[in-house]
Amino acid sequence: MSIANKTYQPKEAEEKWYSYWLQHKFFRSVPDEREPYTIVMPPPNVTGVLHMGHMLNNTIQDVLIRRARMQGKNACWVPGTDHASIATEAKVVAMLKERGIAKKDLSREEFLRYAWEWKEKYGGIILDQLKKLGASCDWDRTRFTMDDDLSEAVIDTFIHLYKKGWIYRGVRMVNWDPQGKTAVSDEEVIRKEVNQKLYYLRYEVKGERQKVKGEEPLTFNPLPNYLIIATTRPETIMADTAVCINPNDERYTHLHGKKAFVPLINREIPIILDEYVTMDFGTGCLKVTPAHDLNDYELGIKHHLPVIDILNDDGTLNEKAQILVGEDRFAARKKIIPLLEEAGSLDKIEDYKSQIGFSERTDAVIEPKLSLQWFCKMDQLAKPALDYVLDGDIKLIPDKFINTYRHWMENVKDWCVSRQLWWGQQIPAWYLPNGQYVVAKTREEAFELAKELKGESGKLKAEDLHQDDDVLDTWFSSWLWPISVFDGFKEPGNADINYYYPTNDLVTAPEILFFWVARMIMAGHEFRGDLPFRNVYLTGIVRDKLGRKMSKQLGNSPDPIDLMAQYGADGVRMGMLRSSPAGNDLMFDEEHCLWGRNFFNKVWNAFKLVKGWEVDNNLGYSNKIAVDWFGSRFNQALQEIESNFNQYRISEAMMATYKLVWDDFCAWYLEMIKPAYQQPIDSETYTRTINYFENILKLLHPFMPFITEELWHDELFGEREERDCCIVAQLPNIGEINAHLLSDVEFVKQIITQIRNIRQNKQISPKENLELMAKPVSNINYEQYTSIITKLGNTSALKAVNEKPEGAIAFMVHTDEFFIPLAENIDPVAERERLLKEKEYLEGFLKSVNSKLNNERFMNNAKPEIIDNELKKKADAEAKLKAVNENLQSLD
RNA sequence: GGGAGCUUAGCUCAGCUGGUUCAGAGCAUCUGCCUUACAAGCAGAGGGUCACUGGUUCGAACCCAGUAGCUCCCA
Repeated sequence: MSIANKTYQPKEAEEKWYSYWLQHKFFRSVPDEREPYTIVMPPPNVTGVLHMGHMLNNTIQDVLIRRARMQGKNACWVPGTDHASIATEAKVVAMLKERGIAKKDLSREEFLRYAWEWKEKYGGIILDQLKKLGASCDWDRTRFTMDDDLSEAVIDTFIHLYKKGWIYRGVRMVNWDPQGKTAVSDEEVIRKEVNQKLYYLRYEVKGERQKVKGEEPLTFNPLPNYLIIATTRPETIMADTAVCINPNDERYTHLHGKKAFVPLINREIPIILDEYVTMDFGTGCLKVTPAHDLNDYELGIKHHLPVIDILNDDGTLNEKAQILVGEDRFAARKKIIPLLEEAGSLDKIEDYKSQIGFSERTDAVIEPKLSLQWFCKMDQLAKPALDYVLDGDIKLIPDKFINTYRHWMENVKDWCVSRQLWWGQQIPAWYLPNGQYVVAKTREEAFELAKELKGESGKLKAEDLHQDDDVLDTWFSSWLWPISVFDGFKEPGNADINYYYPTNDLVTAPEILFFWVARMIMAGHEFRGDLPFRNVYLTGIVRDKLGRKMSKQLGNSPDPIDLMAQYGADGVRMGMLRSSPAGNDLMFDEEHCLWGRNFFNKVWNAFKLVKGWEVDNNLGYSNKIAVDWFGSRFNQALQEIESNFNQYRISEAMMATYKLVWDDFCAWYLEMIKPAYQQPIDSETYTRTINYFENILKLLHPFMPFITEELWHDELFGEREERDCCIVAQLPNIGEINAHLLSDVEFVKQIITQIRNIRQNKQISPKENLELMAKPVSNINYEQYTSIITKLGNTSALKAVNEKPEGAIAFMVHTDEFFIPLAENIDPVAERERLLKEKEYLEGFLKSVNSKLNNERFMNNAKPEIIDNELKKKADAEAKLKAVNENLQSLD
């Protein structure tokens, strides 16, 4: 790229260097003698397109992996995708519908052919998009959760756990998605507050006429006798098997032991007593519908109630409902109201707000449904998984998630692993015609097992076996991911798994801490006897600048590909890392990317400056102080950055790097050494500066891989071998830090800032050279900093004086006093005021310091270095006060 | 209803073991500059009752208790 460009053009460099890296296999990792550093990518859905959450997540992973590579580790980042059974099946069904094909008209094999076709076409999009971001994954290792080997691992795992007795079949109330026609996990249900109606319905009480309390003797109401229940779901009354009241509810003691009739169908149901019923909600009478409500289901078990399921899988009413058969549940709700009204069973309708569950995948209202599902027992798996985290063997970053993790693991529920879908690993359970079943990998094995079963007639043929129609939950694949990507199931002792497992860091979102991270830890322990990773870095949610979650519906999510086209991948990476500490949500604003772009442009311009210099070998080495200072400053920053990385403060590591480059290198160092216009520079300064620049490129590389690689190959840095690339350069070690020099230069910088400040206040042009005098008390050798001060302050050489010169403006840096004589007179009144203010502050300050030093308890309790420090504060303040007083006197 | 967390500058956030000159950063704001690398820039400035009330301590943004407000998770 020509240095004639005022700005850096990222696009060309991005394409060029990404393919260069691929071509030279810099992302490739094979086991060797080096220390491994491994990350397995949380596999994105094959249905997904790159969104801002992926950008953040993968930027962090790439920063970590690039840094490890530059630390000499064998860095391995394994990419891949998961098959997302529900979402993908929904997409395929939709695609087929567009082509006029209904799923129900297809065989399983035909459907899967279409699904694979869809996956081949769209499943790789997201990984290709990640390449634009610069993701340095070992693409040769790309895996998919339905690859043959990975699927086999899933099936073997199922069989293993079944044999252990940890997988069982049971009736459970599940979250049913009537549109997807599958069970979904609690985590896939989104609760939303919805405006509803609360319907008050009259149920006739059998046999007895209503007793009106307090009236003697008993009078009989001529009207039929009713109790009134309140419900949001009148269409389910046909599934009622009881009415429940609180035994302590005095309003209803007369109903104890009685029976009632369900309206419209007049089925007789018992009135039961249970303290579960809240007396002050609704009417205090609860209709009990065990088939269609989780709480009612449990109540049903307790009171041995029958279960009447009136809904089909698609949410329509079945014949058990007796009325409205075939109607959708919501249509039935509308239609039953006039029927109830006609029958005189509708008392009143009220508005009501409540939480309703929606399917994350299809947005259908979740139906609690009883069904026969496969479950995985969690208690014994959870225990060791909890210990890894509590013992600190696995670190959660930030650690505030430990509490949440523990809470979940201590209250873990069995895992429903079956899904009523075709896309996924089919459950290896085989049913005999008599309803018995066996679990086996193949039909042949199943047949052998089936023949052993008691009650088997002996006439069974292998073809008579029917494999379970359902597939396994996608998480039942992804919990094996850190093992299965290294073929740890197929060949448990292979070189890859031995070398890479346990992996180092996992970067993911807190939402899936439980149903992915926790389960991976369980699987790691169960199948490898070891943890799957050592650190879990939890990212926040990417929100828009108003704090709203980014979503398709709101349309508030920018397209990452557009962003990268606009600001460069490097700019967007920097933008993602701005203000995104672990575990905190990120308020994303395109401004952040703009800021990132401005930064790489700054680097580009610094490069242009250095590149433009002429070297004169006859010049002496005149910038030693500046060069030494930056060397120390660089090492100090290196230390900060390393410490930030060690604590996974990636945002802060990035900011520290940013400030080193912009503030220290560009704003101070380059200004210190910059030769006058069209003047040459000495060769020592030049060489050392280029060396610094090269080290800066290394430090920046994990954050901004493209511009750094581009500049790395410029001839400014000398001839490069083909494989001499920034991506594999080794990070510099922390060298000597001269603390004394660093603190001296901080003084010098303050002097310069004060001079600039005076120019600003007095409206003096930066071009006008000023005279500078000093009355130093400190032992700083200003002599050696003279060239820096005169250059950056545009002043004369520093002249030592004993008294404040007439007509000079004064300023202090710590205890040292400086003067700039000005042609114009200084306003003595304003000056006196300023000094008096200063004096007042210093006296107050001194007082507070003295009060500490005079406090016996402070002197006894405080650490010696704290006391020393207070003494120093006192001395400094006294010195300053002395100078201020002298100045005040001189004004008189 | 149960649990967890948060509240620091206009905004987004740091602030480590309680201890350095009245609390830091970036962005935003204001002022002055088209100074031969960079206006996608340079130089400078202002801006805070650390939610509130108590307590512990020689010393509290930090530890403890209470109050208020907000967020998330589970039911």
